[in-house]
Amino acid sequence: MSWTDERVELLKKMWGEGQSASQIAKELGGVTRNAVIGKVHRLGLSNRSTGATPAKAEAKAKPAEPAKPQAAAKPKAEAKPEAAPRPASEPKPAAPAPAPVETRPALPARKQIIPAGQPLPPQPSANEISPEALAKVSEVEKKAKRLTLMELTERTCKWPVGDPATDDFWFCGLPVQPGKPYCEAHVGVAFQPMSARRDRRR
DNA sequence: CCCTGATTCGC
DNA sequence: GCGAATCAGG
Repeated sequence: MSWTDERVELLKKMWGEGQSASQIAKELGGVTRNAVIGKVHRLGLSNRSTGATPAKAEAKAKPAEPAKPQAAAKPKAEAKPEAAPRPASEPKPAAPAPAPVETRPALPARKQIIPAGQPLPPQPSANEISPEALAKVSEVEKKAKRLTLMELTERTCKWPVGDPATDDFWFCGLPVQPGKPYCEAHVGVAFQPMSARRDRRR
């Protein structure tokens, strides 16, 4: 595989979005994360804010470096005068403010209805799950890796989010709970202590 | 352990 | 220019 314009484009885009090198590599295919990182550096787009290991590329002491001109600061005239903003923040589609958990009624009322306008997929329903757990879930979904089916591994949370029939579908992808298929938050709602299961009596 | 990015250096 | 190997941090 070679770095075609399109591939570089996608690389830039994803890197800009804060995607990790490995994720970008998976997306591109045919390259390893090393290749991606190498390219990123060659392209000059290195440090994003604080991803994981920033400080150290700068604090470099050159002991035996006589002269290192390295004329940086390229005037680089803007070839695109029109408005083509490069939002550092990804466009958040819709962020329906989740129900705050702050309110602590004396009596734990199990209301907390899932704000679904459409019938949800066979997702483990939230019947008798503690509002705590639910809140935690909606909270964690903000930090989800949003993996595709192919990106799931033995240790990525396989909790599905969204409607499989639409684009807005992905898997949590956060680190799983040891021995479980889901991350901590999702384990919380996935495995219920089997309670009211006796409606069906004969 | 699994993940991240950074750097080096032979190709 | 490329990227595996290696390094280093979380």
